[in-house]
Amino acid sequence: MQLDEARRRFIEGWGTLGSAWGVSRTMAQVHALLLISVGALSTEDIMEQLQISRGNVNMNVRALMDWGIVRKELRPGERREYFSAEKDIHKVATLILQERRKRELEPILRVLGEISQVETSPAATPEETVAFTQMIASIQNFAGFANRAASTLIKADENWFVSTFMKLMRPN
Amino acid sequence: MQLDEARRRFIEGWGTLGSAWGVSRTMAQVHALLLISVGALSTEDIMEQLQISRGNVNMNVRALMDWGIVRKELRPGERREYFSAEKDIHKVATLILQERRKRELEPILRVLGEISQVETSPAATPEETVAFTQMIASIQNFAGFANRAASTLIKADENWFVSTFMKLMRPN
DNA sequence: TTGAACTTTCAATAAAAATTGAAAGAATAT
DNA sequence: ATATTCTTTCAATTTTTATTGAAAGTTCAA
Repeated sequence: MQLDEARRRFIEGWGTLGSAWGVSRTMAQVHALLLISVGALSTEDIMEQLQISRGNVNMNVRALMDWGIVRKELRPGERREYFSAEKDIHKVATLILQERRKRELEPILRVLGEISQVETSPAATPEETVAFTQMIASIQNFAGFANRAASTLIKADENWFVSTFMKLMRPN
Repeated sequence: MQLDEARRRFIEGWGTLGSAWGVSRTMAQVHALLLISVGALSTEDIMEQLQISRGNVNMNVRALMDWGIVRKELRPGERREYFSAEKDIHKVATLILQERRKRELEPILRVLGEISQVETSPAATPEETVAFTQMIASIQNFAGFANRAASTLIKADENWFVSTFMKLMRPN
């Protein structure tokens, strides 16, 4: 397989993966392109390679910067902005995990906290109320577990990185 | 807060969580409704409570059964089908994790395997080719790690969490 | 075999999400 | 101050995804 085709396939596959996990296809593709590019790319480079509009590039690149996995690179004497992705996959995974924990775990925890204080009302049978509060309690509990598991993962991830780094330094 | 409002809020929150993770809002809401319902519900019950059409209920309930987190319940002497959700949140999490691993990790692994055999071509600089193959290799490596981490999580979940807390808290 | 009760399918429609592109904004050189 | 170059915004549009509802399919009792 030629490099060109391999790159196209990676960008497409990464986009598909992203959309399965609630990330817009194009945002994931911009990320993929930056991941496999040697230097930093300008807005126009990205527009051309992915065949998307300027506004689209701008929005997605900014979203990726919000996630902390892409950074702006300024070159002395040039006004144009260049973008490059964090290349250390371990860092990328950690940043995404932390960001999603903040964006999606916290809101549902807030909701669960609020609705766990449900009153026993005459309109509801005790059985319904008990079933509800028990379910909420076990979800809250599980969310706590997930939270701790995520922290553990991030730590385990560091070990993974070290061993990979060692392999790179001393192949086979 | 009244039970009714708490239930509505849970269903809404669960739907929002789902859509952040690439699950359709309605599918997550059907799941939420079944999670907090004492008995099994019929298609019509779900239609009424979520104000959605028959076809919509049918499609989403079948999708949830594909995930293995909802099951059909047949009552002797009745033709109508009833549906109930798996109430053990740890089992739910395990089933979802396994299913997503199968649906989303495996396809990207296949793509990575294919594109990792990229040829050195005259059109590409060696630098580009090396950068590409190294990035693919580290993603493959990370995917393997994620895979093992998921297995470990599932085991940790079964052995540690369930045995201590869930046996006491499990509804039904 | 027919009809009643229910489920499934799917083309049409609606809703949501992503994308465009042109205009406005910002930064800098002349 | 003005022109130049680049970035950002956002209303209009396109594309994608979800939903509906009516028709077809299924099951079973009589």
